[in-house]
Amino acid sequence: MEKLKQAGLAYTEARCAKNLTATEDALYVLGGKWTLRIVIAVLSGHHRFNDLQRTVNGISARVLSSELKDLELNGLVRRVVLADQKPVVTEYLPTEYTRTLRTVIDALAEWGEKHKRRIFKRE
Amino acid sequence: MEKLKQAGLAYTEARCAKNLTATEDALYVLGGKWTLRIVIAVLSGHHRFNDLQRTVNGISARVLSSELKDLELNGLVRRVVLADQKPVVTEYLPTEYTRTLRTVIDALAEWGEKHKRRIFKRE
DNA sequence: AGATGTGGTAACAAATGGGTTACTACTAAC
DNA sequence: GTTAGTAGTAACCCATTTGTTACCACATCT
Repeated sequence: MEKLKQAGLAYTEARCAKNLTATEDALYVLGGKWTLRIVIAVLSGHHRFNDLQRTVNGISARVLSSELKDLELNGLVRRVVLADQKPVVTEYLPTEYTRTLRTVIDALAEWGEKHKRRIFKRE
Repeated sequence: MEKLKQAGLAYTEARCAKNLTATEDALYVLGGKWTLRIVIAVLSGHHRFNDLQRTVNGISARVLSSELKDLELNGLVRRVVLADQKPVVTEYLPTEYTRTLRTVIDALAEWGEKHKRRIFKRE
């Protein structure tokens, strides 16, 4: 059993409590229906409002707007207004902090793909 | 730019679309308020209904019950009834598939911890 | 002139998810 | 005898999220 723990194959009781509160903290920020999708889009080079709305399938302007405000408050997006452009352009740019989400996104995306393959196999 | 892509420092347009649908698939299963918390508890050795309700802070019996049914349908939990016990005991056990969530949980927990430290620093 | 694109907001409607309370039925312990 | 533990279910309500529609002002494209 000790070996299992060291190899990371079982969760200890201590890690359970730690994981529980830590994932709660993470999901508090990332758990919304749209949050991670928007982050992915921003990280992928979609920086403008309408561009994001097109990329994140199904999101409404109202929801996108409020989500972007939340993301900005959490430092996961930087809002930049380019006042010199002819129609004033607003950009939502990733921050250093946004990039720390890559491991989370990669893990989720990888699992999601495996899961989809699993579903198709069984049905 | 090519080097950035190869080093994984930027998301390509192709990866964007792939990540978007893949994380959507993942969040469809895992995105609920309680899902991952229950999975963590089960992986950590809490197998019984009341034990889970005590471990997953704040969940009601009704919600726990319905979440466990969903998890069972998705193969993320195995329901085993021990009929020979005096008060018949029901256990919710992790499956092989549950363990594939470890990378996801670890990534989320790690980010959640970093995020909490960040919050405390700034406020 | 009229459509489309820029970045949104306000008001209202609907859905979903989650919480609360009560209840089952049986056992063991205090 | 009463409290707590075993594993839940049923009915009801409420609140937060999410969606819908319409609208703003200004500019460029057709």
